[in-house]
Amino acid sequence: MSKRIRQEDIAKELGLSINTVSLALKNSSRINEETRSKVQQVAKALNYIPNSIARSLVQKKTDVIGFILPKMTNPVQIETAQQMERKLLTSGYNMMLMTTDSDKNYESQALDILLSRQVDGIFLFPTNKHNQDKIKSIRSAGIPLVLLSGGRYKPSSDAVYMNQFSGAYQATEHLAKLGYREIGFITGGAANVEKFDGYQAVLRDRQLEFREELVARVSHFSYEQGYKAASKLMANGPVRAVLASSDYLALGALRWCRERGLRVPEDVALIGFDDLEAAEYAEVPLTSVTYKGEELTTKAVSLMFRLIEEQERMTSKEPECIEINPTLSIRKSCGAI
Amino acid sequence: MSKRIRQEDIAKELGLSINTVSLALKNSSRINEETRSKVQQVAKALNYIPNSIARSLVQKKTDVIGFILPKMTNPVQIETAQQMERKLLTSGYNMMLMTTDSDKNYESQALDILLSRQVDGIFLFPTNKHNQDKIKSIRSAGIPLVLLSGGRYKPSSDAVYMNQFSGAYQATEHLAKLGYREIGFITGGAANVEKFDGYQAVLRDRQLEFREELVARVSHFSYEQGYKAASKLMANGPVRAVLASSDYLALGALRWCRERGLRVPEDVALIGFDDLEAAEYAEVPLTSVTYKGEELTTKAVSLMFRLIEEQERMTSKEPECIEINPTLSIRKSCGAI
DNA sequence: TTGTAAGCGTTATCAC
DNA sequence: GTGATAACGCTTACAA
Repeated sequence: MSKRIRQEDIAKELGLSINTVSLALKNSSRINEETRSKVQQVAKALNYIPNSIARSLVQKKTDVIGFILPKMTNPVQIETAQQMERKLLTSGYNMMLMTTDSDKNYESQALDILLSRQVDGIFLFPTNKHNQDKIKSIRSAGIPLVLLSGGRYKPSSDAVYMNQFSGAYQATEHLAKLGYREIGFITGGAANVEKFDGYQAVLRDRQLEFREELVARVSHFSYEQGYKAASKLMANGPVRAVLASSDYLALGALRWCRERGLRVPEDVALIGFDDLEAAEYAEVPLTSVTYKGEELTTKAVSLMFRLIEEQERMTSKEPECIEINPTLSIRKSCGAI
Repeated sequence: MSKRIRQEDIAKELGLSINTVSLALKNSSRINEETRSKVQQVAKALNYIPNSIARSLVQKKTDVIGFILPKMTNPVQIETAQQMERKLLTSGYNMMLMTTDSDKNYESQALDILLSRQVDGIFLFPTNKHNQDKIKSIRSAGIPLVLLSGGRYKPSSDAVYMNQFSGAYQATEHLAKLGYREIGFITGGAANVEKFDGYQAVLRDRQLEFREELVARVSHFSYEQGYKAASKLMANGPVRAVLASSDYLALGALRWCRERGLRVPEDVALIGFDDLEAAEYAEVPLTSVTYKGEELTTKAVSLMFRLIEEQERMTSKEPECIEINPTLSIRKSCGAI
């Protein structure tokens, strides 16, 4: 293993000081044109790779942004991460990705690790609200922390998120308008309070009865869980309309219906969340709640950059919340077409 | 923004030297039990967070592993990343994730960035074989680089991968055994040479004619591309059997068939790759090539750790290749059931 | 058991 | 324009 080349090696090679090399490498105008190009030439020849760890130490800046999410297998969240990664890269930042498996302690651990690694900022898809204190203390320590969820409760830090309440409201409302008075709901539990609230709000606003047996709770978003939820929900005969808090859940339910000979949408109307490609291509194209992912990631990244710039002023201000409004992508499964 | 606490702050607080604090924090037995606990108490009280950048600089080790893949939205690859992230974390490593968008130059840039960040190792899902020289030079510089693809060509670095040739061979063979003599193939292009080879090998072995019009090439793995590929493939009447190099492609083709009134598997037999949950839950459950993801990630991670330990010996050895063998998950879509 | 001093590879400050 | 020198926060000899 050939030892790594340092600026010192280049300096020795040319009989210059380390300082000159350092400046020349960043094209400082303070260094003579000729010296500059000589330095850069030798750097290339020796295959010099700058050590960004050393750089980070002195500059107190790593150009790394942490990104915490429950599971990389969640298509919406990983798509968000993907878009942000490219946007951050454009500005010279890289991303450290960590998952929590929806576990409060893992989330806390992930935050600690990222802080220890001196990241310049953190994006967090929180698993629940249990780490609020830690989140607040990170914010008040001046580390930009942007939450990727939020809603009607007071946010513990700056946040950019899709308004899930509104999404669920619109979807439920849509079903109600189509005449359904009995609407089932498949929910992912604690992480879906907002959606659940939206669903209930419609029931209240339209004075429809809320019935616990119309709610199925699942542990995570998968076809399998949706299938099981449907079987539970429809144990005593079909529920004529169902809102699922993810497309996968809806598609699992769709399969259950198919196997029982229930037609969608004739016998059961179905709406999902996230508008995945799978929704569009399903055997019965799925109506789904959707939003502009690009808009969210663009706003999230620019909020992050602003926070990084204003680091000290940030702490004193109220957390900033940016909401993205969803719309309904109407297809065949809800029976409106 | 409250200044960050350093070991020096703890030392001053207790009238100790920085060194003592450093040792006490890592529970060194050289430090008096009492001092140790006092130090740790104060550390906790001041909310001390170790600066791992400084640590990395002196130890010449970052405990960060780079992970490069084309797109985070590829479910197989991101699942691999997810599993590895958790395994690495168990051993104190974190992951820096970068994407290449299947672009040679982005891949090269990502490698440079990771090297500059002094990562202890790199996992790479290569986009193609164009960066082979760079890959070789990284290996010979003693940086562990584990490729997550490979096959019948000589690998430029250590590698752990699913044997795609064998997967395609098994799938094609399966269709051939069912009596199909005209088998279509939907391929993702350069990234799928191995699969394509496997497909062709069966044709050769069984003396079936290879026909270019039975091959559809797509730009990426999506339902939409599969849909288009099917329409191209079947422009002059249905092809009775089709192997797609991803489940998404197969499911897109499935939709095309449904829309034209072609039944699967009666009119068209279909096989996909990757055995995603979507394959199992499709309207016609999809036969698919599958493999043990856990086995692959476990082997990849332990190979990485071994390479990190043997760093200097590594360079001289031949690259190590670990192949995982796929199997066929047979469901309704191929007509064998 | 604890302290002193050197060093990791950069950047930043200030002379010359 | 270029070069000393200090600093970043930690670890690791080695000394006391």
